[in-house]
This record gives sequence, structure tokens and C-alpha cells, in this order.
Amino acid sequence: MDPDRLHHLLMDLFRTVGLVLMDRAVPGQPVSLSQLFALHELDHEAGLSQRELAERLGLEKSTVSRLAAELEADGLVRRERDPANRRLYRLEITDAGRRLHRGIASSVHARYLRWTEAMTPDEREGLALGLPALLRAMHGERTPPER
Amino acid sequence: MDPDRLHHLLMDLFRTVGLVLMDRAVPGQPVSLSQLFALHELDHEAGLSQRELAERLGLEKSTVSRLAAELEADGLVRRERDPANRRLYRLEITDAGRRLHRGIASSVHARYLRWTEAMTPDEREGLALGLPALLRAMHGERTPPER
DNA sequence: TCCAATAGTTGTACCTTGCAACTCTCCTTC
DNA sequence: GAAGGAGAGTTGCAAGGTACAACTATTGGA
Repeated sequence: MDPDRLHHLLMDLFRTVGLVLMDRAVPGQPVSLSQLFALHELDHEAGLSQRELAERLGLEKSTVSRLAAELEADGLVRRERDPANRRLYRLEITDAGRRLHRGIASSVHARYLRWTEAMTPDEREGLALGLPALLRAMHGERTPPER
Repeated sequence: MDPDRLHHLLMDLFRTVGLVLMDRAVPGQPVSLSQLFALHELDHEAGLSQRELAERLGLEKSTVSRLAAELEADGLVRRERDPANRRLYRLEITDAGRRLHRGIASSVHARYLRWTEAMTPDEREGLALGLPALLRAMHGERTPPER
């Protein structure tokens, strides 16, 4: 695939997905976009430290410190020091956090269904094959946290 | 494709693409992310008004007003009142703006190439078929976004 | 025991953004 | 053709998210 074409597609997708997420995540204002991503990450994998979370979100550790503190204050995340190394936290999503994350996800499901229904079987199949592969390739060379 | 799986993929893609764009676009600080998207939009289609641009970017008109003023001050965009309706501007990207946009695009081309090279032909083909179809569906359009 | 490294926190400043109130231009209506 | 309403854009302002720098606390060696 032509890089220029891929660039165009990714720019378009980024903006479109961003609008959908903002639309769903922000209005009720339970969480910000970064908080949503944090919940998404923690729902997927528990026990991350704040440093690890910062790395995944591409945010500065100080930002994540405040982010995690807010999520904890809102009862969406549990923060416990690692007994084996008390410098770091082990972050865990709470049931409330999981409910919120899943709720937001399901609130956009209707859209996902409409989109995929508007595609041909071939296209759906292509997407199901190509998109995970693209992400796999992207993650294969994750940009190191230059500092 | 399962909506939950699509959600997961899109969240991941959004964040990853965001990191790449921030990484490339921001450090030199010639433009912010929104400015980059504005340039992208104007490079693709000239003569937009600020209201139209705001709609495409999902931003408030006041935000776009400042955005456009900055881009004009930086010589990246031309702003001329529409003679037929002097209330609105006609925005046009300048040569400098086009160079900047293309420059940023090509600075991520190397990555695009590496990514697609890390995929199998089947996966590439699937992506080339499925991704434009998804965007077409997202935009509710009939014709695929060709360029 | 001291020192470097690591995880996290806090102070601060900056940038982006939305909202509300404003101006300016155009269009409709009487 | 004057008045009022609608549309495009601007500006004041406040809020939120972020990075950077300097800090504390904990750990693991020399």
C-alpha cells in the first residue's frame, strides 16, 4: 500500500475516531479522554505501575501521577504500593471503573455495528485481517521513551 | 467483526497513531496537532470557510478563528473574504503550508513503509480493502475516499 | 554507610479549547 | 428602504491537560 495513501487514511481515521470518542466520553464528563485510555489499559491488564502506564499512554509521569490520583479519588482505580518494592504502585481497575469503561464501550457499539454492516463481507474480512496486522507491525517498533 | 474487538482495535490504533503524529509534528514545534489537521484538510480541499473547517475538525468556531489567524500569521494559510459574501473567509493553503504538510507526511513515510513491510501480502491486501471501506462507512458516504 | 538510580509528587507555566458576548455583513419582511 | 433576524467570525475569559524541573521516598549496590 502506498505510504501516502496510508497516511491519508490514518489521518482521517484518527480524526474520525477522535470525534466519536470525544462525543461519547466527554459530554457526560465522567472521564477525560486520557482517563478513558487509562481505564482501557487497566481493564486490559492489571498491576501496571504508573511509569508503565505513562509509557503506554505516551504521557509524562507527572501527568499520570495526577491522572491516577483523580481516578483513585473517583473510585475507578485502586492504587496500592507493591510490597516487594514500595517505590511503585500497582494500579488496578475497580468494579466501578470496569463498569464505566464497559459502559462507554457499549455506548459506541451501535455505531460499530452500523459501520460494519455498511461494509461488504470481503471488506469486513479484509479489515479483520489487516487491521490487527497493522497494529502488530506498529507495536513491533514502538518508539522508545526518549529522555 | 465483533464490535468489542473493533473497539479495542480502534482505541489502540487511535493512541498509536496519536503518538506517532505527536512525535513527528510537535517536537520541532512548527505546528500543533490541530494545525496539522487543518493544513491536511486545506491541502486536500481549498476554499473552505472557517465554519466548514471547524465542522470538519470538530472544533468550536472561536477555536478555529484563532487557529486560522495563527496559520495566516505563520504564512501557512491565506485568508480572503469571499467577494460574494463578505461575512466569510475562503481559506487556502499557501505553498509554504503545503511544503510543511507534505514534509511532515513524508517524515512518517519511512515508518509506514516499515509497517507495511512487516505485514504479509494477504494482510496488506486486506487492509487496503477494509480500511477505506471502514472510513467510507464511518462517513456515511457511498463513494470510497479516493485520492 | 553512602550514593546512585528509580518511582512518584508538586509547583509552575503554557497551550488548547469551549462558552458567552460581541461586531459585521447579508437577507427577509413589511 | 428600514428593522430585525440569521450567519460568520472575533475576543474575553476561565478551565483543563500537559510537560518540565525540582523535589521526596525507597531501593540496591559499592
